[in-house]
This record gives sequence, structure tokens and C-alpha cells, in this order.
Amino acid sequence: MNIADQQKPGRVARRRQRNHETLIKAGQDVMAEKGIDAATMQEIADRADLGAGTVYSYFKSKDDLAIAVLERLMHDLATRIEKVTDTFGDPGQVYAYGVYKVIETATGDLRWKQLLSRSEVIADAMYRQMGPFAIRDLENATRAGRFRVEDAMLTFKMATYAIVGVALAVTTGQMPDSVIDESIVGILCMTGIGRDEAIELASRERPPLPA
Amino acid sequence: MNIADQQKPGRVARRRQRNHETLIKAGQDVMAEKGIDAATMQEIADRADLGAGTVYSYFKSKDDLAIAVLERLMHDLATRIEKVTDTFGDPGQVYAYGVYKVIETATGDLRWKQLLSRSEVIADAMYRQMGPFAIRDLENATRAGRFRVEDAMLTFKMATYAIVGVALAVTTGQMPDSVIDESIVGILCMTGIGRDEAIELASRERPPLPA
DNA sequence: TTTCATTCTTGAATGGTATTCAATTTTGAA
DNA sequence: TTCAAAATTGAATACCATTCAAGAATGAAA
Repeated sequence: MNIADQQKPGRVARRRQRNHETLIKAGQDVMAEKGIDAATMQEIADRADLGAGTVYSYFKSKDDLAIAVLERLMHDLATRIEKVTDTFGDPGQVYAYGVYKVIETATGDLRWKQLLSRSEVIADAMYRQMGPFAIRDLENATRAGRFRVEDAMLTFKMATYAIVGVALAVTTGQMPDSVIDESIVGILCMTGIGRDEAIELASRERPPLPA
Repeated sequence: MNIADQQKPGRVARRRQRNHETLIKAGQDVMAEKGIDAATMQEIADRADLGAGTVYSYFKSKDDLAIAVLERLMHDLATRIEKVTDTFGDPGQVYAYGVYKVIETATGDLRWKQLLSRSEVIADAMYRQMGPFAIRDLENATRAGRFRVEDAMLTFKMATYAIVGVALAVTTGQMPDSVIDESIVGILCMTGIGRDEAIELASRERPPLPA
């Protein structure tokens, strides 16, 4: 037992933390490469340099791991978006910017493409991870008289599914990239502002996300 | 070979037709009972009184059969809706009624509940089967100055996913039945009419569907 | 340091199911 | 009646997710 290992408050706990992390990373890599269904637990375990059975001491099932992977992805994106919108004044613009960046990422980032099938899994992860922010924004904007949202949870729930639907249509080539802008308008319309205001909101400046 | 069998223009063709039909019915039954994933090809084949291998001479894969089942379901509903809206004057009301009846069926009909997972499969089936009607309605309503839809295909694509999202949230108990009305308003808002008009449209009379 | 109960890891075995395929049956034309 | 083609069959195959008995690793106690 050498000195470096001695930092007692749980070497085990630290290793578990590391393995949990590594597994999510490995899961994301394999699933992004081959799709969630085609990814095998064996390959994910290999990629994480762990025994196949070990994965099950971290995640109850393959679905459970997939959910963790998607929630991580959503959480990271939500955090990056939040960093930018922090500085926005108009609460309506905060929501509009978020919706745009999510669609842009979903359609542009190669790592997302394969994950869009299992759309209810990704939509639910999006709802859980970004909901707290988005629902707050919808309520803020409504209080500010900018939006007219009756039920913010419902509005965002519909938005997540609509976003996934559009992203799937675009990434599968069913619809051209050019529908993205119009889809933002549609999703903004669900907030009860009229179409003209939605168009105006959608055309605001869209600064890039931080790394 | 008895006389009754002689009607030559393809007894085989007729049997194939019948088997195809029977398989879709059996598939629907088993999948509605246990869910698409838990339904086994063996049980579906048994239920249709056919060998397990035979199913593959009618459908390329289990997914293929699931798609056929869902498209049948959507086609039937679309037909029943069309029968009612035939008599409507206002093209906007035609769309509103259709959206309502689809959500009502998706959340109310026991046979649909289990099929809502695999949401991209059901949303796509909905898009393909009901799209021709819905897109026509959206375009009619836009021409009539009732809606302001830029891209009817996109608008309906988003509607299908939003509908599935709401139906899932309601059937899983995540949201109460009472969100249904507000969800119609949101989906109608995507057509570019304002919220007030959407509310008005959503509150129109909704006659029952024919059997 | 040594001991030992506890916790973690492992990968081979299990179980379940979609799909294939060689053999058999049915078909309908000759 | 005969036979090639088409359809049907269900047992065999292949592929994984998941389990689990056996074997480390750990760290507290002696």
C-alpha cells in the first residue's frame, strides 16, 4: 500500500465516482457511434475497461445507462445555454435562444444524431434537465407580459417533443435544414405570442455557445 | 380439390391477403396487450395461427410489423375523422377537430396506451397516414385566411410529436387529463392564429366519431 | 502486520427472442 | 397425374442483456 493511495476518505468511493463517469463517457461514445439499440453492453464495458457485469453495479439496465447518457448531454447543453442567457434582458428572448440552440445542437452535433431515435427517451431527458430553466423562463416571460402561457410545464413538454420531431426529420433528410428557423417560430407561437412577435423573437441575435 | 376452392383468380392471393390482415390484427392485439417490445413474434404467429417463420414472408421484421399495425390504427382513425369533418364549413375547425380527436383517442383508447412508447414510430405513422388530410386542411385554412402557416408539412410534423408527447405524459400519469384542452390550444397556436382565436376554435362543438 | 468480514469486480453461463433456413406441403398449370 | 414454383413450417442459429458464483480488493480491528 503506497503513500499516494492512502488519502483515506474513500479510495473506493473515488474509484466508483471515476468508473461511473467513465461508463457514461463510454456509453455516450458507443451509443453515438452505433445508436442506442445497436450499442452492446459488452462494448461499452470494454471501452470503459471494466467487466461486463460491473456495469450493472452502476446502472440497473441498459436503458438506465442510456438515460444517464442523455441526461448528461442535456445537462451540459443546458449549462452552456444558461451561461449565455444570463446576460439577456428580455425573458422571452431567453426562451427563444434556448430553443434555437437546442435544435441547432440536435441537428448539427454528430454525437446527437444517433441518439434521436428512442425519441421519448431523449425528449424526457430534455424535459427533466432543461425543464427547470425553460419553465422558469416561460413563467418569467409570462409574468413580464411577454408570453401568455397557461401551463408552463405542458408548453415545454410539447416543445421538447416538437424539437425532437424536427431534429429527426432534419437529420434523416426528410426535411431540409432550412425548416429550422420556421420550426422555432412554431414553437414560440405555442407560448401565446402571435406569429409576428414570434418571428421577431426568432430573428434576434444568437451568440455562439461557450465551449 | 373441391368446387368452393376453385375460384381461381388466386386462391393463394386471397389467402395471402387474409393472412396479412390476420397478422396485423394479431400484432395489434398482442402489442396493445403487452407493449410493442414485450410482444413476441411467436405469440403473434400463434395468435394468427401461422408458423413463426411465416410472419417473415409478410413482414421484413418485427419493426416492420409494428409500423404496419400503427399505420392501420392511424388510417382507421383518420377515416373516421374525415367522415365527420366532411360536413364542417370552417377549414380551421376541421384541423382543430382532428387534433382533438387524435389526442382524445390516444389518451382514452386502451389499445393505444401501450403503443405510445416507441414514440417516433407512432408519430411517424401518424404523420404518414393523417398527414395527407391534415396538411391539406392546414393549407385550405391558410388560403382561406384562417391560419397563417408557412410550411404545412413542418407544422403538422411538430403537431404529431407534440400530440404523442402529451398523450404519453397523460397516460403515464405525469400530467392530469385536464391538460388536454390546453394542449389543443398550444398546437393550434402553431398555425399562426393568435391564442384567443385558438381558444375559440378549441371550444367549438366536438361531435362523436362514427364507429 | 495479519486477519477477516464486507464490498466490489469479473466473465462465463443463462435465458429469452428475433430471424434464418432446410425440409415439407400446397398450388395450379400442363 | 405430374411437377416446378411458391408458401409454410418450426427447429436451429445468433445475438445480447442480465445474472451469479467465485475470486479480488479493501479497510477496520487486533
